[in-house]
Order: sequence, then structure tokens, then C-alpha cells
Amino acid sequence: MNSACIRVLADVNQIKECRQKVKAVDNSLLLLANAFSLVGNDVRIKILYLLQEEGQLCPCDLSDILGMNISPVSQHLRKLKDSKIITSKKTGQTVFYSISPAYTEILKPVFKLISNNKVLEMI
Amino acid sequence: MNSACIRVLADVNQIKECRQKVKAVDNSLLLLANAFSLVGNDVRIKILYLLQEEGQLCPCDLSDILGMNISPVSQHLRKLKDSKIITSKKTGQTVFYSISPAYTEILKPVFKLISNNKVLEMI
DNA sequence: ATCGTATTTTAGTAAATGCTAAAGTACTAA
DNA sequence: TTAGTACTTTAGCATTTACTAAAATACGAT
Repeated sequence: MNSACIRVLADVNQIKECRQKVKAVDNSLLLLANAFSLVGNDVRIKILYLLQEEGQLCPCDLSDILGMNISPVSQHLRKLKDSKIITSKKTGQTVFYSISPAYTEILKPVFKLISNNKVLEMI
Repeated sequence: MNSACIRVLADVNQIKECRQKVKAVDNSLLLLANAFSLVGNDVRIKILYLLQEEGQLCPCDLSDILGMNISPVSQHLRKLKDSKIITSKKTGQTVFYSISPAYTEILKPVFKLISNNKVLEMI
């Protein structure tokens, strides 16, 4: 902060209140930002869309569908799992991934936009 | 794709259908991923939260509130504006940014989670 | 036990991201 | 027209990200 810009017309009280507002929800904002950054990736949003459509899929299936190596798919799944966005269930040597209940609710309206093809006109 | 993994137990038909499903909404998914990746940043989510709370703010105010230089704030605002997530209105030498109507609707439920402090228990 | 299948992990690399610092643009007022 | 305020842009750099390639782990069947 070398070139601090204190506006002449700035509402000092508003600034003060805003700082408090942000501080009050800072943790929540950072958690949300992390979740959004995970969904905000070309491959991961496809993975989530597919999991939402199919219920559950294994890394092998996803690699097949997306036309990419299993390794990067597995790495993306790990990130999503680390942030509790998806869960895994091992049966034999196959690991099935699915969207965790909390995020199913959150992502539902998002993917509804897609199935209605409302995204293009929206943006 | 050197180490293709074609599962013995794979449902070939399901794989095929999934490829078509993804292809059908590919553009929408990429646009959404881009939007999410923009929101999925510690600074930008705070900017959006503040804009949602205050209606409009200038780079100077935001820099003051967030305690960082104007330059990076301006760069974040540019990215958000490039993707039509926010709009700008110049009055005098001050530029006021606000969330664009389409995204106001989309971000409302997100920030409602925050104001209800539901994020921590959710994740 | 050994091999094959499914998945994960690690190390390495190219590209993208977000900051700082400095220069540039635009408007306002003396 | 000169100086000051508000903002944007550029170049440079450190960090992060997402891939490839290769090794490692885990389970199943023979």
C-alpha cells in the first residue's frame, strides 16, 4: 500500500462499515471462494455435471468420457474430495465418486440453467 | 492418452451417452466454469460481496476497504467487467462499479448463505 | 505368488494468475 | 496550462495450476 487513495468525496463512515462487514464474513467468503475456484475449471465442472447426471462414476469412466488420461482425472477428483464437494465409495478395485449431499442442493440450480440452455443468453 | 483404461465392467452405452451429454452443453459448461473461476478468488468474491451490499463502489473505496493497492483492485474489476459480471458508470473522475442485473440474481442465493452464516456448517 | 486391472501419487514442466512498481490516461480545479 | 485526483495499463516476477510420464499402491483372479 504505497499509493493510498483517500478519495475526497469518500464516505468515511461507509468505508468503515464495509471493513467490518467483510471482516464479519471473511471466513465464509474464503471458503466459498475456494469452492467456486474448484468448480470454476473446465474439466472439473464437466466432472461435476456428469456426476450429477449419472449419480456416480469412476475415474476410468470419466477419463473415457472426457478423453483424457486417468491421472489428471484422479488429481481433479482428489481436489474436489479434499474440499468435500464429492465423496468416494470403493467397491472392489473400482472407486465410485458422487457429489456430496450438501453440494447436490447447491449445484442443482446451476445445472438446471444448463439443461435449459439459459447460460448463453444469460452471459 | 497413452494409458487408456477401458474398464471390463464399463457400461459402453452409458459412456457413449455421457460423451453426447457433455458435448451438447459443452459451451454452457465452459462459460459457467469461466464465471465460477472469476468468483472463485479471495479478492474478487469480497469485491462482489461489497458491491452486492452497497449497490455500487469505486476502485478507490474498494482499495481502501480491502487494504490493498488500487492497481490490483482495478485489474480484478477489469476481469469481472470483461466477463460481464459487473458494469461500470463514470461520473466525473470516479468510476462506479456494480453487479450486472443477470448476475445479481445468480449471486443473491450465494450471499444469502453467507449472511445466514450457513457456509461453515455446510462445508 | 504372480499377473492384470483400477487407481493414486510423485516429480517435472509449461502456462496462467496475481501481485508490485512505474508509466500512462482522463477529468477537475486553480 | 499546470497540478492534483482517480483510475488504468504495462512489464516483470513469484506463485499456483494442470498437465505428462513414471513409479507406487490396492485389489482380484489364476
